[in-house]
Amino acid sequence: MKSYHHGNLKEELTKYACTICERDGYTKLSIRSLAKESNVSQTAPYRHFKTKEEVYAAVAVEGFNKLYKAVFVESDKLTLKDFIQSCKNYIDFGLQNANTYDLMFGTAVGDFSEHPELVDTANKTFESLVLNLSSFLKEKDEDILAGKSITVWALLHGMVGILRKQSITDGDVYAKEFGPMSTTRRISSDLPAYLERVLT
Amino acid sequence: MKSYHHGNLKEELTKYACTICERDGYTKLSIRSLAKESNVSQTAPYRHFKTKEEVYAAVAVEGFNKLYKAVFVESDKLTLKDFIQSCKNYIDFGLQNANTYDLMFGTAVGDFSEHPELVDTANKTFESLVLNLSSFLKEKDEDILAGKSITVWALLHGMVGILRKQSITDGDVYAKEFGPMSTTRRISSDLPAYLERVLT
DNA sequence: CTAAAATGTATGCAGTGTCAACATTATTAA
DNA sequence: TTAATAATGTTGACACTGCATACATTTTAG
Repeated sequence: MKSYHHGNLKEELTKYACTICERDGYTKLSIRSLAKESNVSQTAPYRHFKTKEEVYAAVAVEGFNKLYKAVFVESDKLTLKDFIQSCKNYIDFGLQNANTYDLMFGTAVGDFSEHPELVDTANKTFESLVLNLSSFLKEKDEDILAGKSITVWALLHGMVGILRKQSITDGDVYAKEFGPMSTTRRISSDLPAYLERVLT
Repeated sequence: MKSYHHGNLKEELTKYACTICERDGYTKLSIRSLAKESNVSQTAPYRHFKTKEEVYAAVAVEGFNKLYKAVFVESDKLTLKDFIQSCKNYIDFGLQNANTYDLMFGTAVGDFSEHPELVDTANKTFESLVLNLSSFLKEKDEDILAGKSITVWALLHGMVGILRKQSITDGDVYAKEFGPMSTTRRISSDLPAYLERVLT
């Protein structure tokens, strides 16, 4: 006994979209399969998402929220250790949610500005990094702070990208000579030092 | 008067694939449109590429070759200035070939190891960065050298990613207070300092 | 209570990746 | 040289896709 109206369709679609995007990659997501999963007609999703890209945007929003939670530390007295832990959380998120991370930072959603909620969530995430940083640095100069934040973020973002493509670095001169020492291990042990270097 | 056999199909397909992937993004590429462009039947490309992913891999190979040329400096006496220029070239490549860059480092090609040529080209590119670095650093310890290479690469890779999503940083606290100073400008002026910091 | 807005369905178009069966040409071995 | 084989092309088909249009039902507001 199901009613004509679903009542909760948008959330259900979003939820399932998140699952598929993370499990199989966003290219495997189809609006029709989404509809089928919710026992609803093939075009019903279009009442809630204008295009497929809007579905992607919704998934990306969830992703940024999750990343935010993983990274932000609510405290105005962070130690360097705390901050480094937060950075490690960032990298972990990127690795454990690789497909979603790709959706968030790749070209699947072409222009964030067409998805205001996405812009907001992404901003919030970046701001949390700035806040974390300013919470343990004496640095008060907003300009320098912003610069350092971007640098830290770039470092983290880059490492996620590289760790995902280990096949590249694992085949380098170094690896050939000394055997494929795990890039993951090397980065994870070196990260604190590099962060300190960037931040001082 | 055209012959049954094309004679040069694979190159032509690859070339056009590169054009489309860069111009419209790899999601817009279709094997059928590829075939049409070469005045060949819709399934002809399958004589040269087993799957669409193999086409992506071929495009990625071209991308890595181009990146290699943009970044590698043939000299064993690089100055820091030279090296920084090479780093800027990397970032420029990422920005001016944004869609291709996404193909190279995103999830479009799931597993490089299924495409040996891609592994080779990507390795070569990374190695060139290591070589550049070792050419002006006194550092002889391979371990430290590899670590620094990865860090530099992460920094560059991350900056490309961030610059492409300026909407995020341009909406941050800093931008709200002082106006949207171009992230590009800030990074480009700060880059040398950050590099020096990472490398010392 | 009724008009409008929101949400659902049915149908259809043009496009897709890829497979199987067949045609033509180039290459190689006898 | 010729005959078999491999390489490369074509036709046709299947199951799938995003999405537009026209219509049905239900909820909500005036």
